Amino acid sequence: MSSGVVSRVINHDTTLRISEATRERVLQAISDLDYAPNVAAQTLRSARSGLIAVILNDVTNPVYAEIMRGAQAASAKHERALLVFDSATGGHSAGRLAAMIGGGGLDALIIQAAGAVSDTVLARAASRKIPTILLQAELGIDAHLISLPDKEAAEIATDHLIDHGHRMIGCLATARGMLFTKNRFRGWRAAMKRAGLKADQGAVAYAGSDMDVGADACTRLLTRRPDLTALVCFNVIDALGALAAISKTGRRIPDDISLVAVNDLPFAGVLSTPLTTVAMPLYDMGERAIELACGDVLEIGESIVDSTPPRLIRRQSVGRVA
Amino acid sequence: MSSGVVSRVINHDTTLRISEATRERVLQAISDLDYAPNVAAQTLRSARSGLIAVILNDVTNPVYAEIMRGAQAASAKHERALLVFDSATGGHSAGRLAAMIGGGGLDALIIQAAGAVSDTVLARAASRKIPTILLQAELGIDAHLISLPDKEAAEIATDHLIDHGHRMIGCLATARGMLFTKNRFRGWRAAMKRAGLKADQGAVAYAGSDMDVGADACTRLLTRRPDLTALVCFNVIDALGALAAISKTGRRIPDDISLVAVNDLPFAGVLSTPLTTVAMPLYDMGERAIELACGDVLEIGESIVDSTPPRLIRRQSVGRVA
DNA sequence: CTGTTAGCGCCTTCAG
DNA sequence: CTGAAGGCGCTAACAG
Repeated sequence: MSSGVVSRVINHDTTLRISEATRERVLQAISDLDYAPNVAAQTLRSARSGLIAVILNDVTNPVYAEIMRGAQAASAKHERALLVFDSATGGHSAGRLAAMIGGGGLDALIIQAAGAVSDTVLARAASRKIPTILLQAELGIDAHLISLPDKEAAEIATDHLIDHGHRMIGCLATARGMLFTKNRFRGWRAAMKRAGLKADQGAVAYAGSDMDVGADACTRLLTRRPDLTALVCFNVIDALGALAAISKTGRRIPDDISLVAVNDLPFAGVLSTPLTTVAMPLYDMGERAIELACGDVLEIGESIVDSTPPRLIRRQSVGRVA
Repeated sequence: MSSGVVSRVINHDTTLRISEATRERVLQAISDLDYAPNVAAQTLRSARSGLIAVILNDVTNPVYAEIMRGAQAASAKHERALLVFDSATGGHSAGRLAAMIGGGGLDALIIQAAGAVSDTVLARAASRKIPTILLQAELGIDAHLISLPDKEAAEIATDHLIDHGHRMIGCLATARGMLFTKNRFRGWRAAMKRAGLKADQGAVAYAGSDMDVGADACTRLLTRRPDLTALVCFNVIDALGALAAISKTGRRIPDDISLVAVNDLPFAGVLSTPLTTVAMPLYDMGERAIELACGDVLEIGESIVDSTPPRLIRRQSVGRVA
């Protein structure tokens, strides 16, 4: 009996006809020796590593963490392993990542970290024809783009505020120019327009995905526009900052100012003011990304995760306006 | 010029004597072709993949996320890549993980997920002599164990409460029998004893790393022991649950009951009651784990991350007792 | 129906 | 000082 037979038994080669006894013997030996095929050799031979890289901005952000949960579940189901890179701490050089992409060590690339991926890495992925999936970010490259129902979410948030009598509704937006920022703006504007309200640029401030940045932006916005009675926060982490910033000025939520954030948080209910949010299918987005990464044919294009529609979760950060 | 020369140029073989012109030519070609060595072949030949697996209980837990940040930073520095497995979503079978361990695809294994790693995986890692690093959990295997200054942290928390006049101080502990639970108990008992206070088992409840579980445990503990005026939460996620549970019963924090949690949270300041915590060197622990994983000699043994001592962060969940 | 062989791409040893 | 060759472990094709 030779190694070839063993290989075919392991890989369930249906064309292989051997006696049940022999197959039994092979299986027995495998189990006796606790044999497992060498993955490097398999990769070398097949040019498929079973590895998918995920590049995140910040592993610490609960929104991304939820995406990761979905990705983890799906990758387990598809028998893939996830290589996680954190662009914030990992540095932009990304030596190991570039080496793995160049060296054929990756089957696919999922990019959450908008601007943080070096062009070298992107160029290599493209030239090696590694399927690339972009999460919520246009990068002007040949890649699949997965989006969330951003417009709808912002619309739901804004509508909820309007339903409570608010007319001066501002936006605490994420970085200017990002795709999902644009789409959430569209939702805000649509809702405002429908209600005959003015959605002017003066009522928006740009923040980031960072509590402190969110707090600063919120403070600046509210001092510039003291007439605002409500804020739609495009980024729930910024909303956390807003919570802090607003209470520091002595204003009360929701009495003086109402808040709705896009994306829910597990601990949204135990915040200084329990935060009303619009939950988005983050988990599903992670799953979808893996499924696309595993699909043999990756039709380049856009897709929106619409398995679960955005859902308003009422808590206590929205009040009725006098 | 042959492939051997190229290999030696890339790997900075100092014994190689070639004309500067030739070296230049090689480098030029590498850059022209955007050449990168095949990682699978390198792995096959060298039996080193540059990959370290990290097994987490829950990627969504901010405490583990902070450990991951440290691990990410260190792995970038050491030119390693991190394979992240989530035992909660990934399932316990862990097919891909077992395959990679058995097939020599991993250089090291870092285990955060206490009980969630199958014995098969553990046995394989041991038999393949893959350096294994345990985070805060004894598993009775040949592996390095990294701990946090758990006893000190619990002691600091308890002392702080005692300083505020509390005498009936309970514990919201994590799962019974876990190493760090035991150590935090030691800290609590030491502080209580030093103050001449009674640290009886009746004042402790066991929770988990889950808000709802923490909330339930807290409710049960406080109805059983209404005399308690303060709680040391061994797990900050349980503390979040406690926040919710306590306010639901109409009691006030800190007026009726004070809370200190071990491990800080980025958003601890914007909670319904800003939470007083004892910050631990989680980031450093992640770094240390990677450094051990990369060390050629892994002296099996215990070590405590003491780069930064536990630090009390006063917020508003602790009040003075009448 | 089973065993042998070649080659995936690299790096190291040895011969030239 | 440089080129050739073998083998890491696997699997697909082919020979027996």
